[in-house]
Amino acid sequence: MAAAPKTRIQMKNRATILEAALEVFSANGFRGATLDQIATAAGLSKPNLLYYFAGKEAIHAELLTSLLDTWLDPLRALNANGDPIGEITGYVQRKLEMSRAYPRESRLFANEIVQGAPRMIDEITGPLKTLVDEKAAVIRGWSEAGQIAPLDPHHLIFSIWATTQHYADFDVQVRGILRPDGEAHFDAAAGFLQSLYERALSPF
Amino acid sequence: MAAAPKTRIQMKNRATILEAALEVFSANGFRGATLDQIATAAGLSKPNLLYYFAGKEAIHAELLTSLLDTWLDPLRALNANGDPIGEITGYVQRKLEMSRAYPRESRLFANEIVQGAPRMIDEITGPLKTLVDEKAAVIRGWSEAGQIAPLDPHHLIFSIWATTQHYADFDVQVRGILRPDGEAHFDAAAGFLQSLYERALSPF
Amino acid sequence: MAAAPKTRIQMKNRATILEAALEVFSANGFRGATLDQIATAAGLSKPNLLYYFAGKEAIHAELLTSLLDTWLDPLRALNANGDPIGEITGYVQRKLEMSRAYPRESRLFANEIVQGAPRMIDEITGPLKTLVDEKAAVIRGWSEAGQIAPLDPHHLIFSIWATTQHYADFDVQVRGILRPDGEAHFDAAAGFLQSLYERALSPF
Amino acid sequence: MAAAPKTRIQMKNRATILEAALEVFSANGFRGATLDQIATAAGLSKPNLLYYFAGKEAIHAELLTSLLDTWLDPLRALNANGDPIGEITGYVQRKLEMSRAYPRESRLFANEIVQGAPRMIDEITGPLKTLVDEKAAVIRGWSEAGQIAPLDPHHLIFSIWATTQHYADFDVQVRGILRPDGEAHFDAAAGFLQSLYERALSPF
DNA sequence: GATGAATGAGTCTTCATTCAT
DNA sequence: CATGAATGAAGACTCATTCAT
Repeated sequence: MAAAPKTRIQMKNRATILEAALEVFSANGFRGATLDQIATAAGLSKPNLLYYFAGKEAIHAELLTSLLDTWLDPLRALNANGDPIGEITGYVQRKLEMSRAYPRESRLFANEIVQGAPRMIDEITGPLKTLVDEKAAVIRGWSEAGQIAPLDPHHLIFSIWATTQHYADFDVQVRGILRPDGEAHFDAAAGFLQSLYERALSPF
Repeated sequence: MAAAPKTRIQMKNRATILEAALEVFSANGFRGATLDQIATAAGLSKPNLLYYFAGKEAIHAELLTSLLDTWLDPLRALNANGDPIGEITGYVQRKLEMSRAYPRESRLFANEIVQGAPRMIDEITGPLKTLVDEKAAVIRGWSEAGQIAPLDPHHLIFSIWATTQHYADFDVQVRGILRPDGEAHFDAAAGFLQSLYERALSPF
Repeated sequence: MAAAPKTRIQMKNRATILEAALEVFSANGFRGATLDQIATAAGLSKPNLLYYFAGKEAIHAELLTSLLDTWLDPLRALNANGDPIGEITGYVQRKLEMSRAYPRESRLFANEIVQGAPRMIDEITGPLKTLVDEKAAVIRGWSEAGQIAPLDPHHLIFSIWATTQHYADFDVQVRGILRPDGEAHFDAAAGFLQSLYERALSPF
Repeated sequence: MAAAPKTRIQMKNRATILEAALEVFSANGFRGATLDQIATAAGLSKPNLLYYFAGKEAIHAELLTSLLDTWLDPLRALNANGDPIGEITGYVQRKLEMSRAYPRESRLFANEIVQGAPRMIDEITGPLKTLVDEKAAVIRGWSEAGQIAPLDPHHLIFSIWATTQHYADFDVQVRGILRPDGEAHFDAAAGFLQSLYERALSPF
């Protein structure tokens, strides 16, 4: 077993495998992904893959846990003492930027959750719920203070997730309809979402 | 060969199979679903399943095409001659209602699109794009006429898809965070989205 | 699943598989046996094997449970009301006859028990112990009544198992040393064991 | 190459490996044992194991040959000039003592022989047969001289092997039935076997 | 001497699909 | 129409052994 990476080559190979696994899992889902695909993508033999990770589940689990933390950073950064509308639209923009920069991570989670999150449900009902509830309380404070419009904070957060991750998770559909040059449409999306939330949140 | 359903029993069995397949495909994705699961869910033997459909792909394809049409009805109903804001929020509500009533259909599409829509890409770049472009033109007309705020119509439509389908596609996450009684949270979502879009679209 | 054999072909194939499995498991032990060997011996394809049995473990388990009952018949037949020495030497002869006629069954159990009986321990501490304790009580009655010599009944039963099964379990060693023609040595063994136990049990 | 152990550390490691291998092979059989298990039990790395031995087969072969000699010492000690019954029961007791003290060695051989002795057959038909034939001749001499009962000497030796090794090879079964405290049952076995053979061998 | 890294050859099992009735 | 039976291909995982240092 190679529970914790020790040597340089181990760290490098583990990283290579996780990168390849992210590619494959995000594109095919857990069941649809094969170790052969991951091994090929990583440039390693299948048994060598299993020298570094206990199995398919272990690779997937490692991916989920190691990425979830980073994934929630934008929400954690929502500052109770900042300007309310600026904080929220800032969060929208950071989240959209993550969809642009890390679409595979987004799809990895999307695949998992769409299928009932069998390997993530504890993270959702535990740490994620805690964080969301905490930030929702902050937002509720703002709306009760009249600093933003009286919108349900939980559903507001959901709407931000939905609208921003949409550009990663449903990328192929967005591109099929917009036929954009590269990632130009992300700028349009940024502008649209900025307007949408500024208008919706404005207390007047 | 069973090219076209003829007898009453044939039609009934095809419907039963499609119902079972929707259940299984939406919950597991294409690769994660097995004919055994579908056959069991349908109460038929596996060979009998394949008497009605040419194979796993054929069942999935039939599901996608037969459902896509209905799936787009709410958007088709967007009336160029109606009240702009009412038309759009009405669309939002119909779409949300579909997420409530037909979450499996939503997840079927979500699974497919998240994984790059390998079996749907032609529908997206063809009929879907055409419809969306047409309705986007209508919305653009409204905003150019000052009847609604000047928001990008394509991204507006995306945001509506995203925010409404979120309650079906990410159901397990929504429930893990809100811990709702049954479907109570759909009413809250309806209210939230009504406010969100009324505020955002209001031209003043 | 094919939990219970229904059709004639199923019964025939299940029997064929169990016969092949007995051959392979008894000769190689559980870990040493492969489904390939069993499939080949049964004249079936490996997947077809697994159509009849859930897996390697299931085949082995079915063998053990279905054979154990028959295996204990000779001991069950020990009659408390018969002539003591005749009953015991009769048991010895029946047991030896089983080693001659069913050496593979004997080796199947031997393989399992030598390796700690991981898949049989419950049968041993349950039904087997109960049966042995019961028959040991009968034998103890005889020896307390002075009808046979005062030998420990449990160890007497063990010695009978050991001496008779030896000709099945250690067959290759017995043959390597005696170099018998066919099974001629079984007759000599029968005579030897008859003398051994008659002499040892005789109360005088 | 490590043809013959030279240094002190080499001898120590070879001994450690053989000890670990005995543990693992006796408990799992040849096919059921893995080099990983042996390496772990020996506290060495797998490649290091293979520095000392050419491979799995080599370790097993070394074990068998190095142990067989000791294993036959009790029989070699059977003294043609001693008291016949005392010599034979003495052999029984020494053999039983070996089952008590070295059950793993007994099971190592049992595993091998039950599965047809593929790696031991030459030892059996060669040196072992020679030794047994020689001692059988001694016993035959005693019985022809009327010093012991006229029992077939080869089968007598087999019965001694069977009854004594039974307590090592079928240990789990014996314990499952007797539920002894520790090794108390070995004393009962010793008494039982002493009686059994004294009675059976007594010429009157 | 010792070990981290790597792999070819299995070995069990799953699954979409076909065959035969 | 329906199904019991059968299988080729794939897929996860194991293991003895080798390589490189």
